[in-house]
Amino acid sequence: MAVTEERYFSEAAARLGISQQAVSKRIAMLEKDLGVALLSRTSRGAQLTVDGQAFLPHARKLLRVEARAVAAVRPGRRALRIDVLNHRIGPAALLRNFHRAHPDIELDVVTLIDTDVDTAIAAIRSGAIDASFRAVTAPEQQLRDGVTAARVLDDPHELLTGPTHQLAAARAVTPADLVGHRIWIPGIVPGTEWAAYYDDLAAAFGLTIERVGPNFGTDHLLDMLADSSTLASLTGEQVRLLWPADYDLRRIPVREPTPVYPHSLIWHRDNPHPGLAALRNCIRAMQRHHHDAKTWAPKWAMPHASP
Amino acid sequence: MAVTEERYFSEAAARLGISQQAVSKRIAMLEKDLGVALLSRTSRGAQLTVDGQAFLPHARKLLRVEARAVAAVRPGRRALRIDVLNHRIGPAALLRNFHRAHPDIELDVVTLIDTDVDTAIAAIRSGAIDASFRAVTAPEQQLRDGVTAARVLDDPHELLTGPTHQLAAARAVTPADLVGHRIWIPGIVPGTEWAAYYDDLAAAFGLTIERVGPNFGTDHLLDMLADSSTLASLTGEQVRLLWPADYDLRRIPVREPTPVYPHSLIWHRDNPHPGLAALRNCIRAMQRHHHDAKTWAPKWAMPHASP
DNA sequence: CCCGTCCACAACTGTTGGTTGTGGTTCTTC
DNA sequence: GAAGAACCACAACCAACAGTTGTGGACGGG
Repeated sequence: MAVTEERYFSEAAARLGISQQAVSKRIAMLEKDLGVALLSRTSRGAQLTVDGQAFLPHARKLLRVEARAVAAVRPGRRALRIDVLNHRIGPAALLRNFHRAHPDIELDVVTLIDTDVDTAIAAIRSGAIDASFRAVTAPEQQLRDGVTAARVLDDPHELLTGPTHQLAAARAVTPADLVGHRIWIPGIVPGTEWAAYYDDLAAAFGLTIERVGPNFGTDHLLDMLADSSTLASLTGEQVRLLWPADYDLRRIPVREPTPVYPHSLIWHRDNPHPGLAALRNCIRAMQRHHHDAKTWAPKWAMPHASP
Repeated sequence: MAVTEERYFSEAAARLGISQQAVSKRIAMLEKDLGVALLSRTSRGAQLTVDGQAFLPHARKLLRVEARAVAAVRPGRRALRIDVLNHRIGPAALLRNFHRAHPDIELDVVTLIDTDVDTAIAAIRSGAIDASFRAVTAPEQQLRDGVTAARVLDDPHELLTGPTHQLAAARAVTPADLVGHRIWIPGIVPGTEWAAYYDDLAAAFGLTIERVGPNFGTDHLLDMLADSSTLASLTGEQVRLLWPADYDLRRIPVREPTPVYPHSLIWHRDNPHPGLAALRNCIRAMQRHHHDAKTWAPKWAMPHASP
């Protein structure tokens, strides 16, 4: 990278604080390991070869990833560690906005796999992560020792169907409309708070929600929905779903009442990380509560609050 | 990574084909460099510390990136190098579909910055890249020595406006409707084939397309549009734009005629890379020509063809 | 043709990543 | 409570490597 930017081995060496010969040896060794020539040497400096051009962006990325890896554990001011269920749901969008507003604050977004809110809270208590976006099922039992939570984002549900589904043409549907329809939400891990949420949702409106089968990924779900006239799924307005342009899936709002998934931010009151305070401020600023629309949330959902 | 998966230093050592002591030294050195403890050693194996948990995913990513870097230049069967203008336009979606269909074929998607179709063709001729998605302005002059092109994707234009724009409520607009409106497309590099395309489009329908200013990124464009009642932009149906959920931008189809951007695939006839043949096959299979709708493309656009 | 510029090779050295041998700690077992 | 097993760390050693300085070959310009 230094050579391509400086054009000369000796300039690159100066920038790196080593000798020209050391640069020569480094590159010769790299080329030997890769088995291809990266630079064509002339008496007027060095030029990237075809393979060098292909390799360079990967080299840059490698250094970026390394820097992030080090930043994630840097003693003193390490990156802010946030847990989200996955990178498509509403809280992930919140985090993207936060990152846009504060690009200087290093984020380390992680996903504690197959875990429920209790595990996340334990991780916050131990300091393994700084914050988590979760639905809190039993606040009074779980929040102790300075672990705090605030309900920050209600994501209204949408019905996801293929073009041939019976409800595909509807502008909106009510929960009652869904009774008797096959609603398939794969990948729900039993025992987690989201499993509890969908259980409560199904019970409240008499729905049948199929949770069978392992999660083969969103792509597989979209595949199934696109072809089926009987199968539908539930997603959230804030959930970022992407599908091939020829798929023609429909996202139909659910209304009267609108079931909302109650995402909370959970953090530790005594955590001194400056990024955490910034995140809470930013979320507070972005919050807009729609108390006008009729919504439904589980009984155990926390009351709305500012983080 | 090996230790966390095997739980014991000695098991990890066996897997790596080195001695237990070497593993011990490696990890001790890594911890010294990072300045934090990654593993807590007990007499019943090793457990990740808090920092170790944070570091592990970065370590995995580092190895993945390294593997991709090596694969990009691996002699014999290196990754397939494709040039696209950016990762949001239609051809990039084509590539995502291709990757979904052929996950085994390693892709190296690159962007030759600020370059026009001639540079891309030269890169293909030299072997720097295997294929490029470009609009070909003067086929008869540019395509020689086995360099071949086929028009593979016509992306219909859409008007992009904020909610307060005069045309925001329209179901569709015609090019004539756009006369006199401010249409802003930042980031067009003069002298490129896309600059030529927008010049021709503006001339054909008497539009005024503002190309001023450097490109501050899509985010900035979306910001400007969201707030403005006079400014609009043009995008493509296949272009993948993402904006914050509270933005409420509108994408309005342009009809009668529909201007389409004529993306071609360019490649070298004699390039033996097996992935290239697969890509051409896949694109051929995905192609669906809509000859029914009235469309407009520049005079110089190639005739439609199968790659 | 000479000279300057640029990169590579040679010889040398300190550091590193591996080896084997051994010892300390911790849990289990009798 | 002592013996044993399992596990990880330290010590000594060695080969390989990444750096150093010194030097030489290739190329292009005046």
